[in-house]
Amino acid sequence: MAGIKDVASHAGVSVATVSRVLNGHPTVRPATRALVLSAVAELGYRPNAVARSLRTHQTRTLGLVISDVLNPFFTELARAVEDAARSRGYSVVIGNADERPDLQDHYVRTLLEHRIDGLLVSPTDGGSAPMLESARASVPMVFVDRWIAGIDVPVVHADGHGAVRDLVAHLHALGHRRLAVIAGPETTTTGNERVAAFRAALAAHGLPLPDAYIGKGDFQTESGRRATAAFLELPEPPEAVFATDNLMALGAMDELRARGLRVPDDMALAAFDDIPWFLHTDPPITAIAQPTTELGHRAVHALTDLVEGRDAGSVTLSARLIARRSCGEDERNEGNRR
Amino acid sequence: MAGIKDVASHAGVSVATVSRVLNGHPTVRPATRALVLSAVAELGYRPNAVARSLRTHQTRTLGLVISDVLNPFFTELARAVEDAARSRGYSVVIGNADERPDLQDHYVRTLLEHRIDGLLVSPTDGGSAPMLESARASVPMVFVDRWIAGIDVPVVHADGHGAVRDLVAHLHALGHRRLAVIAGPETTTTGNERVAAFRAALAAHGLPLPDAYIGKGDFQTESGRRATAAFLELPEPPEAVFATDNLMALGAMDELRARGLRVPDDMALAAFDDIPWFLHTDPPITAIAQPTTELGHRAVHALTDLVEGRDAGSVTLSARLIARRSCGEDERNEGNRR
DNA sequence: CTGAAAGCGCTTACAG
DNA sequence: CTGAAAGCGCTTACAG
Repeated sequence: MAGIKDVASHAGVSVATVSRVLNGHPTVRPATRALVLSAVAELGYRPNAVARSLRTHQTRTLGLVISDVLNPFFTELARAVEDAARSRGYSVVIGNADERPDLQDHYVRTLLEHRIDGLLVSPTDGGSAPMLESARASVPMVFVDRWIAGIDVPVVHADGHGAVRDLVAHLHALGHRRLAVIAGPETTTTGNERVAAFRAALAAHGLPLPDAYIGKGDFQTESGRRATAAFLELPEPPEAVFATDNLMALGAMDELRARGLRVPDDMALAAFDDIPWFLHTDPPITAIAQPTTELGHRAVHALTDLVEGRDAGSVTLSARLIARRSCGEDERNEGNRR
Repeated sequence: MAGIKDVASHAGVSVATVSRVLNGHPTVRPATRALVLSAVAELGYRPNAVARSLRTHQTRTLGLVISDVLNPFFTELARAVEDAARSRGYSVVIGNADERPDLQDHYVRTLLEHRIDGLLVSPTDGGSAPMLESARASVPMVFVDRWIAGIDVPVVHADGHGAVRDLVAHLHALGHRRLAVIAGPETTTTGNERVAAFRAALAAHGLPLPDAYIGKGDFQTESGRRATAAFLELPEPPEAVFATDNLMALGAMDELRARGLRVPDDMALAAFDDIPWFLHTDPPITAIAQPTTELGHRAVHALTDLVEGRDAGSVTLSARLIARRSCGEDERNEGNRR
């Protein structure tokens, strides 16, 4: 592969000049610029970003560590992040933690070694060594969706309290009184907050949330299935289940289907995070939708602001309930998505 | 951030020695090694991968350019690629082409500038300049799922002919005679091959495939919706539609639902690529499943073989039909996934 | 407007 | 077993 020296000698100028035209430096004579450009084209020269980064101390690359690529919510988030980053001139490299703290740590470490300009993370746990380290190393960082208490960086997320309250009201109106939840890991903010919001909303209706009605999940499909099985084996199973992410809702449906049970007749079901398929499931699933694309955009804006030396603060958006038929018939509230 | 010099002076050795212990060079005295290691720990030193890459001419990074992250098939593929790469000591950076040739080119260019060791691509078009360039630049490359005729690199893909034949037999047995297909872009191999396989299978049953029954899609949701709308406005709409990817099947369902039509009564539906949600849609969708994870693993194996100077050849796996209820009731074939 | 030179943070022959 | 030095491919003051 041709290097800058080849271009320089081919064009009969110094490497400094080649560098200048490549970087759009204003003080280059048009004739010289043309000479260089044609040499570049002729040799098919592609600048070496590695060398440039070593020299400039910036990579124009953002790291994104997400909890699970297989989760459509994160995939949509990643897509939004990618778009926003590209439009600001950054590349993004994604690390998929697969909800495993060890993998998450592997990626933040790797990303840091690659000297990314900033780090966007949706943490899988409550705060590991490499995460603290990166905060200490003062690499610009922003949390998105989930965060870690005690690490003081901007957080871009959606507050689900209002939507969860709406969901509980919806369930209550439909006559459901025994309400259960499938929780995420206690080490994650979203894992805790969604359950807390649910509990608070139940309390407002004078409803309890017994421990047996809190399924321990990990935001992945299998755990939704296991939690649902456990609910069904209770002497008094819940009438409605709120899965705190879409993958656990999928697991719940898997289990229900395997037992020949029907939603909502045998058990009502609702999920946090809306996805296109929820419109077509049997029945369509009532879900809480986050402004995913906007979350991604805002997170990138905050991060690039930090990277480029500007201030950035946290942003809190809100989620909303999209009632469909999985909690019972109530066509007045029937909603669509998009 | 501490550099290798800091570590060296802190440990009272030369930078060469620090480098040696970091790289597991055998001829380092244990005592020296211990000294260095404790300095590394104390300073929280993280080697600069950028500098290392510049020096060694390798990044231990693979580039993966996929057609669409929002498509669960590619997301699953990316996940498999990532896992296989990590287990072989490589990172992977993903570029999402979003089915746009210009974006695809942007990513192969960027990846090449970043001097990735090898490139894995599922091309969105029939062969653009940067793609040819990268082949010419002799960066190790392998195609996965889709490929470009005329670029001589290994191809790792699944042959769907047998499964499509099974699908057509299934549709035929259910009494469907007017069969249509929603195609992908003609510039992609999968776009063409799936239609060709479908046409051939129809011919074997003495069935035609009129032009009006070939919907022009682009593998994304909206195009599936448009193609379905067009089918429905035909004087004689098809009885069954085969969407050549899962997103276009989603679009078809969107359109059918908007018109208050039912699958399979008003129109039977089948899709290429199986996804977990197909089990829970109304009705469950008959699909052709690719061995996605294995495709990803094999592709990485082929690519790392190339990168490390070994030979690598193409590999062809096969896909299989998973009959569910979206083409009509035929419980004998009822199948599950996973 | 352009060139010569230093230097980014590492690795690796080459000596010793 | 370890150090001094060159060099990877760029960018950027510093001169002129």
